[in-house]
Amino acid sequence: MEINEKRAAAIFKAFCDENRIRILKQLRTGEKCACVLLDNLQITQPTLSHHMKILCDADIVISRKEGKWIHYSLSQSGGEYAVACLKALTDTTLSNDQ
Amino acid sequence: MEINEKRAAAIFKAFCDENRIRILKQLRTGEKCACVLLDNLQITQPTLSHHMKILCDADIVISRKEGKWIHYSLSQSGGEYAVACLKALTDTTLSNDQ
DNA sequence: CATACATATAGATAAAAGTCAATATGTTTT
DNA sequence: AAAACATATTGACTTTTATCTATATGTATG
Repeated sequence: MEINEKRAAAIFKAFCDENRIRILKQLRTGEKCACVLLDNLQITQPTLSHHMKILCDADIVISRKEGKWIHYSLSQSGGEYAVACLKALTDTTLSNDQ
Repeated sequence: MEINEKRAAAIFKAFCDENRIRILKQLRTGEKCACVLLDNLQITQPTLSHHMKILCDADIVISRKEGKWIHYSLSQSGGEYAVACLKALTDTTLSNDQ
């Protein structure tokens, strides 16, 4: 697998904050409204908005607007791509192409 | 899978720097001496030392001392654990336990 | 044993990231 | 139309991170 350092770093950055991991854990059980996510975190609304932007920009999370609410869910393809990148970087069994 | 936010964030932090990804790419083809890694990067020796500490502390990389050289290699178990964490956080097919 | 070499540590600096309060934007409801 | 509500944006502040130079530590060699 071809790994672009910049792109890969941006993807993994999405996972390297404690609060974003808490957000992802909430989304594992299905789509959630921003207000629900916020209720279960110790951060302000603008901070949540900032984190959701990072997760969406990295294609880890998908947003769906419905009236004044925004519903977030895990992106299956984004998650699979992140896992594929991580596997490519850590696989010791086969010597990959650089 | 149980996910500890702090631990998971520390693991993914190991992957979210461009130069650390370049280091991992070098290690995919097998164990490398620090001096070899350094030759293929645009950073100083202390900076490489700093990155290797982060990778080793996160259990992604293993170090082996031999005389004045230190040889680094990918940790199979560390890589597998990181992949398992990432899968647990991104899997949309089954609704995991929180 | 003195010198050269490989790596680590300390300390300083600059850039990046997380956070908040204040405010803007857009949507629904009264 | 005005008020209430959900989310985004702005700007400031603080913490963390990446980087460097200088120096220390430990090992091999002449």
